[in-house]
Amino acid sequence: MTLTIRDIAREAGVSTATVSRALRNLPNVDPATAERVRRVAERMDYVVSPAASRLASGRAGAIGVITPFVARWYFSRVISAIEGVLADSDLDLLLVRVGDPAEPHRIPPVRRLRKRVDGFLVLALDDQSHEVRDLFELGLPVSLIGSEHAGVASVNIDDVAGAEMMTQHLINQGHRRIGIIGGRPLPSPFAPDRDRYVGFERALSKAGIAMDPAREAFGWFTVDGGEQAMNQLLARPEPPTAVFAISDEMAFGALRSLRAHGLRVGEDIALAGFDGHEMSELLDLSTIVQPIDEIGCTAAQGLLDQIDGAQLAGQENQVLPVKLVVRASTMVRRTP
Amino acid sequence: MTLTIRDIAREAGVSTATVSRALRNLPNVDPATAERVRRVAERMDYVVSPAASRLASGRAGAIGVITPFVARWYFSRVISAIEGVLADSDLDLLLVRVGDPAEPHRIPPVRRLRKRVDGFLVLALDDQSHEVRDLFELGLPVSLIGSEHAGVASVNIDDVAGAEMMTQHLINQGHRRIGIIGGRPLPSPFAPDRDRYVGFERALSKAGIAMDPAREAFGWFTVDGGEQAMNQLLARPEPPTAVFAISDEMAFGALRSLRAHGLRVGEDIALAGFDGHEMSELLDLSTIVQPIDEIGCTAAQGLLDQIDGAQLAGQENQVLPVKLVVRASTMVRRTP
DNA sequence: TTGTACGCGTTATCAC
DNA sequence: GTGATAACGCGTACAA
Repeated sequence: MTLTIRDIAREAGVSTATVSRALRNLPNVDPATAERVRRVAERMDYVVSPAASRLASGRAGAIGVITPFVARWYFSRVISAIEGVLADSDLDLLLVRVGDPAEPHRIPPVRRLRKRVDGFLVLALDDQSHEVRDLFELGLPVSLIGSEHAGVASVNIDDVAGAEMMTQHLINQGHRRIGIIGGRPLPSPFAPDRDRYVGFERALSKAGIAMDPAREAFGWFTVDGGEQAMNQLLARPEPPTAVFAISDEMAFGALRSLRAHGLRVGEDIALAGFDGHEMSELLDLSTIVQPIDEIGCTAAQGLLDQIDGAQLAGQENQVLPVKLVVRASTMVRRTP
Repeated sequence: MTLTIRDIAREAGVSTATVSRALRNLPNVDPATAERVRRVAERMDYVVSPAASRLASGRAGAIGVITPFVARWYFSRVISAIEGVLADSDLDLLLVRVGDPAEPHRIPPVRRLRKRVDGFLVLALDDQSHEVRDLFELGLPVSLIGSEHAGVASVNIDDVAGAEMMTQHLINQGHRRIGIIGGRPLPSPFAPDRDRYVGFERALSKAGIAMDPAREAFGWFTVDGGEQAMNQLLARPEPPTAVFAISDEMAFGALRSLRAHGLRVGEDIALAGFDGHEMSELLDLSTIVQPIDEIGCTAAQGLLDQIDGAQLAGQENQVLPVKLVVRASTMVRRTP
């Protein structure tokens, strides 16, 4: 009832093998024959059955995108970029969310994707987590985003440099009592958490400023968390004159806290974020902009290359540059 | 080399047919046998080949989510909700973005999804568009979100009521010169665009306020567009004392414009949005909150039911309620 | 360059 | 309740 490759073969006066070859643009077909076959297929509105094709070829015809969030700003943008790359290939994009503590009963991602994908794109997951380790054992191509692992392709930004740049900027503005709103207390399993902290400390120590635990708070990468963290910092005996939130969303929360305290951002206190969230411009927040689209595209393309049999020649981790964007939130100058 | 159903059958001492039945929890299997088979499969870490299963059964084992955007706030949240529902089923989620004028050369979604999905979830696409009409012709189950079509399941919010509520609120605050920032000039192909406008007009006319074309501007549902629209409204001879932006993101842009003009929101002018964007709270923007998660879940579940053979009994369009949330941005009172 | 024929791993049908 | 076995639609050696 549904059109099969045999129908096309009959109509075009060739064998099914030739149709198969022509439709996949394999080289060993007479160009004229190939063209004719393609026209017949087009005219009859034939599309190959992916199920049959996958069964016969042994390829899954899809890649799995494993991510802890799909609705958050950063993740949705990366996913969108990946989708853009895949749209030009004939691979499906299978979306799987993992690691939500609120839903512990989900089928584990690896189990869910076994035999259905030709490779994985892993977003911001710790390479030491069980989920990712299980995944490595499958032996399929993998591209990591926001983490790193020996022998595995990955795309990252230079979190250390970004954080150092921003902190240096705050120092340049005359600040000495600089607070930080981190994600989770170290050691965090999340690489950006660690690296941005390192960059922060590096800038401080280069400037001869001692790190003071009383100027640290954690916001769990959420807006609400950022607000509470800033509340804590402001409650300390000697509150900071500048605060570096290691994510824009936490900075947004911090902004809210500052407003509640009647403090004018960029005048009474400086505030900086990290990520380049679209809202940061609206809120006049200084931030470190990361090239999200490029991250997604690069990782996706890298995975496709691996699936096509490319070996990753050395340099498995690609580090993309970030950019310091200074806005009004840090434009206050202190004369210490 | 890879484990097949035959290996399990041999190990469990039954036929492949029984294994197949046991693993799919079909009723006509001895419970003890079924349990034994499942244990063997578990122990040997066997997972069925979706390709073979799909080929044999004729089911695609996936649903297609067709959306104009994946990175935008509203869409990413809906997609996330859908993913949540699908995670408990054994259906894959195939993500396809359409209608980006910047990428006209993409494979059309219907062609891309033919034979690979058992149904479609269509986000905020005009039911009269070519893409959606082509899709209807496939005869597969469809659930629409943010649009409506006779005989097709859909989930919507009451845009008219929401817009009317918000406009009424502005009127109650004493405003008479009320501006609106719409998406696209009517007739827009986008239903919320039309309906929110209708609600706006309805509230005005009930209050005996004449609609003035000089109080309309369009923001194309973007932040930048909203900013420019507000710029236009402020440049008019008699600028509005209150403005209703029919999306929060446009309201954010409007906020920016107001700040640039030195106007204090909630004091010099009232501003309202629509959507319940997470940032609206941060910006103290009054808005109409829509239950996004519920929208996504309802639509996804509805599609799954259809795929399972359920007939949609009448009531094909489900309308979910919205909620007026008043914040500081509209708390100014005018005495006309 | 092209065709034949087998196999991919599972489901569904039909007997038993 | 269970077991043979014929599809399912395509890719791919291999032969021609």
